[in-house]
Amino acid sequence: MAEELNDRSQNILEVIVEDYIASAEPVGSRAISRRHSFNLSPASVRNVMSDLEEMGFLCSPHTSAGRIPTDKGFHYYIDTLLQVRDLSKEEESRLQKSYRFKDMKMEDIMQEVGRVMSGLSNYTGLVMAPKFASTVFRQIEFVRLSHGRLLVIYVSETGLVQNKVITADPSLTARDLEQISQYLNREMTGLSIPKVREKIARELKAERIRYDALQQQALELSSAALQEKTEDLVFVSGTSLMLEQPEFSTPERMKRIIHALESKKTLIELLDRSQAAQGVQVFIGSRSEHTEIEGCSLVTASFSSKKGAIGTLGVIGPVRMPYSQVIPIVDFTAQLVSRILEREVE
Amino acid sequence: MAEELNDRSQNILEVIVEDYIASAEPVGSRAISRRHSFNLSPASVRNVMSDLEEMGFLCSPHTSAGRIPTDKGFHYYIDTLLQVRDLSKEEESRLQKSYRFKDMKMEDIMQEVGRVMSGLSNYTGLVMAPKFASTVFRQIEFVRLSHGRLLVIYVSETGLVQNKVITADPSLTARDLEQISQYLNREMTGLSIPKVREKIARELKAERIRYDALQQQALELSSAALQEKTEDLVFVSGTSLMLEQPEFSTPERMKRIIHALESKKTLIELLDRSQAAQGVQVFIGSRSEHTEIEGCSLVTASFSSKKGAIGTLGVIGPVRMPYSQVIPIVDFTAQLVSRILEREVE
DNA sequence: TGTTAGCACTCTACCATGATGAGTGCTAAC
DNA sequence: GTTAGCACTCATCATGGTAGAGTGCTAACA
Repeated sequence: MAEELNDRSQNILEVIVEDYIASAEPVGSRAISRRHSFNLSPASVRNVMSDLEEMGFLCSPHTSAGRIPTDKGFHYYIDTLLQVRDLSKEEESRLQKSYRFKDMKMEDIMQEVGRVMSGLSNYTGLVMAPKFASTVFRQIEFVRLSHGRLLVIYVSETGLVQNKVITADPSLTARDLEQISQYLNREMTGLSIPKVREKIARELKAERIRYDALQQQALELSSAALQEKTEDLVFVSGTSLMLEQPEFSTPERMKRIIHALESKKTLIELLDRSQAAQGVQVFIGSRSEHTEIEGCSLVTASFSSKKGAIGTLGVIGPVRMPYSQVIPIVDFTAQLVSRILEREVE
Repeated sequence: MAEELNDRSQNILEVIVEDYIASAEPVGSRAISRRHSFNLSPASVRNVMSDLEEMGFLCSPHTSAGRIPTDKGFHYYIDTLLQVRDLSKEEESRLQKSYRFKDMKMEDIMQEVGRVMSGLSNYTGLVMAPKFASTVFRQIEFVRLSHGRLLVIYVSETGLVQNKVITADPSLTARDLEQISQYLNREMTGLSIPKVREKIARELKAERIRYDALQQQALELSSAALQEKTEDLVFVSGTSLMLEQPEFSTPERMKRIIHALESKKTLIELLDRSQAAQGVQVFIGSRSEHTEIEGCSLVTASFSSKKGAIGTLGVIGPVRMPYSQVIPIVDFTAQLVSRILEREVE
């Protein structure tokens, strides 16, 4: 991996990547020597390009087209050549103003963040809300529905609200439920979900609990209520922007990419994977794995409050993406969301 | 509109529509006289077809292609010729088994209904959840967030849960909120939202309220909480199925239809419109209005519980749709959802 | 030794051409 | 009223030929 390129090769690779990002067309030697002041003739450029192709950074679609960067070429560009300038204060505040979060609940914020990020970048926005298990218990309430069914309303420290229906002993009265929720809210507030689960398990085993039917029911209810949600919350915004990209202009590609964005399976996998990492991550859709998003790149960043609640957001677009613009947008948005979650706490 | 067609013309129109639905290709005179036992030569069929074209039921894409039905032709077919057989008991129970609604909350049910309907019909499923204003008050709870912000949890008679964040006097204690929600739950349960609003307005004007600050706050809070939600809940499932239809096989059409399904604006408009009507409705995408869903048909039906809470569901697909299969699916699903809402109540 | 001009070569995109075939409309005969 | 026959139309497809862009190679040059 630690391949070295001399200055000239680097420069030429850089302008090829950038020209290709701008035009989506293969880049020819003549264009390079003319548009950029290298003082090199096309023939010399061709020699370098030939070397770069040999090394796997470039490829040519056919004999008499220009060169386009390979995934490896993009990787090298992003890792070594790309200069991501931070946003100026001005831009940041302009960006911040795009978001209006007053009086919005968690889900709406996620949705809105995706929409704005998509609008700013002109690519499809992705937001994966914090996983249930990564949240911190704040409050639980029960609402009786029919047939001994209960609606559980769970609120995390960061204001994420989740509802779930569970079945329970129909003989529980409203008074019982009130006591149960009071008990739980007293005991569990401030604990992370894994800790809450642990505590429930421990207490259910304890001797004394045998004598307090209500407490036992409280624990059993909450155990059911805090079961892992199978479904992840992923918000996709600006799907149709994807179809504007020339790399997805054929019906087959359109079908495939829409399908991938609709099923969300691959997206969740990739967002999950970038969950752990710090800062902005760039995934370049490799040909081998995840064929349904072949030709796509993901630029992602995680957000979190101090009290856990980790989520991931980003944009997905063609590999040929203006990373120098997209990365700061994603980066700043993730930080912004983190701050919002923070503020939500108190 | 009350145009009369003789038997032969009707038969031929019917066959053309059905062949076209099956094949998506223009239908020629020869195919008709051969495949269907009319004992008519192609030439005779041609005469009839020529008449039908004259009357606006058919059109030919070009001189030497067969004929395809116009929107008017489809309309006539649906209104006059189409025989929708009801589902057999067997099919109904099979269909019913596709749905698993145990322990699901309203939103999930809507989502799931859309998914199953889409899967059964092989077209894109649409579900518009009951509008907030059409629901009946069952329960309200308040959860304190930071900075005097409150999370309002509203549960309707049919189990529809809605959350909303409102700003409120930060000095309200948990105890206050409990009392407020108790007061509201005592006073408002069983009333429709418009009635609740009326009652709130009336009581706020009443003299005695001046002396009960808490009650006043309760009323003001609920007034804020029960504000109309601007956003309608529309669930679209199986978007990518649309792209499999030959009528949307070109990139341009794909873009347009995906865009239309994503923005939902037109969909909401059409679903709203069919809200009022009884039974199954068929909208044929006219060329003039709603150009973004040109070439599409909507088959919709409304569902409701006895206590209000009206929603609409259906499928969207190309005008060339096997209505005889789709209509019973939509019809039955709407009835099924109505029954589920009913059961939810008690 | 690195750079460059020149040139033959390759390949795609584009356009015109012509053949094929499906389907119609018309006419005349039944 | 129905039908066979036939000329006509038009989309589709394969063919071939051209223009243009870009490369690779070679030989000359600094």
